[in-house]
Order: sequence, then C-alpha cells, then structure tokens
Amino acid sequence: MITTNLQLRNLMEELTGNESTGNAITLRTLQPKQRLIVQDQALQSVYIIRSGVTKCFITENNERDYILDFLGEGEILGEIEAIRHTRATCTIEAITPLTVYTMSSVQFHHFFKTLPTFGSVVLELIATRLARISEKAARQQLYTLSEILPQLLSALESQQITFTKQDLSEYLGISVRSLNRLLKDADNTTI
Amino acid sequence: MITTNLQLRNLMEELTGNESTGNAITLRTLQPKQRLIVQDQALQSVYIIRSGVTKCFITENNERDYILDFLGEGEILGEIEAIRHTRATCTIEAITPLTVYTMSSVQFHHFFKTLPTFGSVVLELIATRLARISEKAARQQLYTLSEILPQLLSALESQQITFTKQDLSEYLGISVRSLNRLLKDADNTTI
DNA sequence: CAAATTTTGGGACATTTGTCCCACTTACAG
DNA sequence: CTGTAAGTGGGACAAATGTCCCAAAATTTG
Repeated sequence: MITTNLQLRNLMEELTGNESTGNAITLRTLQPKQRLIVQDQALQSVYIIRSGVTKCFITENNERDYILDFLGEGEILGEIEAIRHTRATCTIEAITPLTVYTMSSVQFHHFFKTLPTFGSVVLELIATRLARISEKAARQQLYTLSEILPQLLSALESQQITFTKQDLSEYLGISVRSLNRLLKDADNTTI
Repeated sequence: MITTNLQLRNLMEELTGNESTGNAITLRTLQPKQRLIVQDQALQSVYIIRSGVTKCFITENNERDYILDFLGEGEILGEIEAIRHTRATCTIEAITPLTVYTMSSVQFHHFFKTLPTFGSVVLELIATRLARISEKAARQQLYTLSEILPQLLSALESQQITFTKQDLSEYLGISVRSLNRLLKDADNTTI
C-alpha cells in the first residue's frame, strides 16, 4: 500500500553524515498538500523521503487524477526524470508532514556511478517499482473491484495513517460514489 | 504500441561481433506462440530482441491475461528478474518469428557494471518502461474506452503487423465482445 | 462559538462493460 | 477438397460503474 525502502533511507542517513558526501545533500520540509514535484515541470533535483508519506499521481487532460502509488520512507523521487532528461511525468504531493533529502540531478548521476551500493539499491528500487505498477495495472483490469477491495481494506488496517475517500478512489481509479457503494456492500456481506 | 530500442539493438550487434564480449552472447530463435519466459519461473538468462515482436503479459489467478506491452527490436527481457533475484513476473510470448540475443544473468550484471554505455542504455530503457506503463495505467482508468480507441487505431495503422482481437482486447483489459462493440460504434460515428 | 467549507453517504437513473450464446468466416491439416 | 479448429461479429440480458444531485457529518476558519 505504502512503499518504503529502509535500505536506501539508511544509506542516505549515512551519506548525509559522511564528510565527503554530506555537503551534496540538504534537507527540505513540506506540509500536507504541498507539492514537491508538479507534472510537466522541469526538474533539477532528486529527492529521497526521510519521513512522511506522499501520493504520486498523474493528471490526465480531462483533469482527473490517477494515483500510481503512495510513497513513504526511503522512496526516491525525480530519478526517472533525471535518468531520462525529461519533464516530470507525475505530481508528488505530501499527505503527511514530509522531510526529504535533496540532491542535484548531476549529483544523483555521480552517486549512481561512483557509489556501488547507492547504484544497486536505486536500480533494484526502480525494478521493484516497475513490477509493482505492472501488477497493479493487471489487477485493476482483470478483477472486479469487489474482489480487490478486501485486499485493499486489509492493507489499510496495517497502516498508521488514514486516507481520504477521494485518495482511495483515485488510487483504485474509480469514482468516490462507486467506492462508497462497494464499502457499503462489503459491510452487508460481512454482517 | 510496439516499443523498440535501436540503441540497444545496435549495441548488442556490436558486442556480439567483439572478440572479448562476443562469446558471452548466443542467439536463439522462436516461432510464434512459443514462450521465452513463463510467469513464476526462475530465470538464469537475460534476453534482448534482435528481430520480431513479443507480447508481455500477466496471468492472474482467475486465468485472465493482461498484456502490459508489445516488445520489439532492442527490448530487453528478464532484466527485472535478474536485478531483483525473483521469479518471472510475467510471460513473454512470440507473436512473430523471433530472434533474441541471450546472455546469463551473471553476464548481464557484469556488462551493466563494466560497460558504461550498456549500463546507461539499459537504465534509461527501464526508466522509460516505468513511465510508459504508468501512463498506460492512468489512461485506462481515467478515460472511457471510446476515447482511447481512436488513439489505438491510429497507432495500429502505422504498424506492419496485425494483432488478433484477442490480443488487442487483452492489451486494453476488456473482453473481445466489448472491443467489437466499440469498433462497430466507432465505424458508425465515422460514416 | 458560529459560519463556511470539505468530506462522507447514498438515491435515482444512464451508460458502459461483461457474460452467455450462436452463426458466419477463415485457416489449416488430413 | 473437406472437416475441424480458430477467429470474428453481434443479439440479449445482467452486472458494474458513472453522473447528477442532495443531505448529514466533520473539519476548518474567522
């Protein structure tokens, strides 16, 4: 539900404390609803979440949003854009108070090439994200929502934060109305 | 519609001809409907398409398939599994006669680390794939199919191969019946 | 604390999509 | 050439989802 990567979080903590790498990394804080990255914007930085949770979403031309994932501690942001030299493909918005490590895109490339641990952790993170989003897309197309909902609800219970119905429905790619209907029906069958 | 990566294809051609790297790469040929990778299977190799087209799909527990993408020349296969040390997350099936370059997963990691060009091309390819599948997922959730279909049809026209209705509907994540209905309606509005 | 705003819950109806089924065409093996 | 299988096209109905709308609850703000 909320992805994290403690390995990368710990590594960043280490790099920040290290004399030779620490001054390339700064910290930044955001409040809920503030946006770290805005779709179609050119980026100069790469971020790694130190604490807090964000939503990563795509806004289509019809102004509707689709939430790809909720990203938490140790997740990296803006790396796809740094690698591909493109504008932001999605928007990153804080849904809790947020602290991120910040480095320039150039520095990111430098770390990636010169620090084997950083390189392999980031590579694995991106590969994992690709697998996750692929599986999510498949699940959403192949199952009816009433089959997906129970999984989502149990995933929600183990989370410490609560999501708005709006966010949940955008994560599922359905309207709030449909989500409400499903939740009501789920209740009835449980009783 | 069909993704390709000529940069990687050319690079592989070069590496195959090169004395020091060539003997780590072999060629393999498949016929349409043959499977190069089967979901949940453990892999020992990484493949790069030399010629032909494949479909990359996920089979869910309800036996339905979702086609993530059609992969053509220069696309890499099995790299996610090599990076993450996991079993195959999807199945790769030839839909035309296919020739692939084959290398062991170990060799893949070695190339990635020691050949800067190979590393950066593969990294960029994976990043691009992540962006593509994210956009596809968003599009499928946020637009009605009648809005997506015209884009798909125009993409189809520029392709040299024809897809079965089955494949197209699995790419869209809908039933063949729905696809037929949409195609019929699209015709009527055009007339 | 009260007003204003956001969030939630749900009725009623339209639209979309799936399921089941059958007929017609096309490709291919014997 | 012929029978079988695979692929295509579509009717009829059921189920899922969206849209529009309104009211109650919760949250924020002055």
